Amino acid sequence: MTERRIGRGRRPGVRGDTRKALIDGAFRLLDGNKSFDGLSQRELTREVGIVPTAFYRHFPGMQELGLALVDESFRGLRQIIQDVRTDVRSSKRPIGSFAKSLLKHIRNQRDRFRFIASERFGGSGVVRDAIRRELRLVQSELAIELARFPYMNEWPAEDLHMVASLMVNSMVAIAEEILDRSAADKAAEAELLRLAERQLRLISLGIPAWKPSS
Amino acid sequence: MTERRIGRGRRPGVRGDTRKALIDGAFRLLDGNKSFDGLSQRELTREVGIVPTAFYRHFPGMQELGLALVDESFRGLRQIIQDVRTDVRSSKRPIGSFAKSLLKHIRNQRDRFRFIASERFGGSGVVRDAIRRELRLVQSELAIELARFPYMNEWPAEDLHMVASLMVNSMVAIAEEILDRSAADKAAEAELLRLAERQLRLISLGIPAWKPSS
DNA sequence: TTTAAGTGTCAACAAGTGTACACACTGGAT
DNA sequence: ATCCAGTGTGTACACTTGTTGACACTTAAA
Repeated sequence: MTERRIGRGRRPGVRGDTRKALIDGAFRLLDGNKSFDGLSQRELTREVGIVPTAFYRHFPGMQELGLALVDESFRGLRQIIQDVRTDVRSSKRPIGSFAKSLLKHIRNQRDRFRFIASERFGGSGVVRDAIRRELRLVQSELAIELARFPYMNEWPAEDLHMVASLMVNSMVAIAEEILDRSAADKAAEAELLRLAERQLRLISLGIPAWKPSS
Repeated sequence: MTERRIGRGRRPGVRGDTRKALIDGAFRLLDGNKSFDGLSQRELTREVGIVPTAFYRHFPGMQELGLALVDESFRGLRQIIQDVRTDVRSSKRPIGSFAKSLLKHIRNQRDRFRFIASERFGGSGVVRDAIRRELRLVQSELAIELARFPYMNEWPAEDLHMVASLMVNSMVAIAEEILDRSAADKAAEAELLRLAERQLRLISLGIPAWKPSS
């Protein structure tokens, strides 16, 4: 992008620079309404500003790039989970602060979230499976966290996972809707945030009445 | 596929035959782990067994084909909703019969469901928007139906929609997981069915405790 | 019977795609 | 000081893609 092509065998600033540029470029392109398997290798290298063949210096093929994207996305997500966890623990209103904290991170890591949400079901096998696997991990972490709350500390793991999966699915769906609006549309964003809170609250109201391991 | 190419200007059995063949062929290809915008026009015509240019006799372009797929998918889905509705109304255990009825239809209309679930977030704009619009209609119908149940008949529309959206999102997510397993894997299917029932039950347990229009 | 709309065919194009190959420059380990 | 692994470049090839244009056959209406 900036001052890149210098001559024949130019040297980028740092080792591993271009690899990162490829990943970022992919996120950028995918954010613009196209799916991973509609993304061509050449298109990507064009975006990044290298010659097509240079791609293979960093990845054996697009599939591996896809896996790297999954990796990268969840690396960010895991950090977020940490943050959210501490935010929530120190709050009297866990649901409200959970939703708000999540929203903040969604805005910051826009393209990562976008990628996860849209390749989770769409797409081509390997990438999709990787996302599912990671998402199941997130669910497990959430299940553990849920066990700290009243009523749930005696629940069997299966029930905790059921609740966690319900929450994760709803939040992913809402996240995707937020990301689909232009970042400027604060009104829609606020409304969706409220929807998220309300759905979580409804779920939490069901918890005291649930008969575990039924 | 069967006895098609006869000669130069061959005549298919019935008018509108090939149009349907294109739609079905698209569903078939999309069921095999690829997304709509990774589907090429030539690939499709190859699958259907016509020459590339013949495609334009039926659709101005791939985008219109996409819209036709959405249309077709929801045509089936609406029928399903009718069925489910009557199934549920005549049942003492609405949740159980809802989930079971849904599962049956998911199996029967495999590729339609698949298409809806995977193009809902992935993909390229027009198709995605059309799916969202239709899905919002489904949500509205569900909201109306929910209003018949105890506790909810006095709820404001907004709250009904909140619950409906939660249910639809969860069910779509689970449906996609079912579709992702091979149809033969009855064990996984049964487990996911159970998960769906449990999630719906949890939601329904929250309902009596919900304070409407809060 | 003639005609026109509908639907199919083939040939051809320019543009885009993945990948192989040979070459060039850089920088750190030897 | 030399060498080599890493990373970039350009050229090249065969294949796929979307779309245009001219043509052929079928069927139903005029």
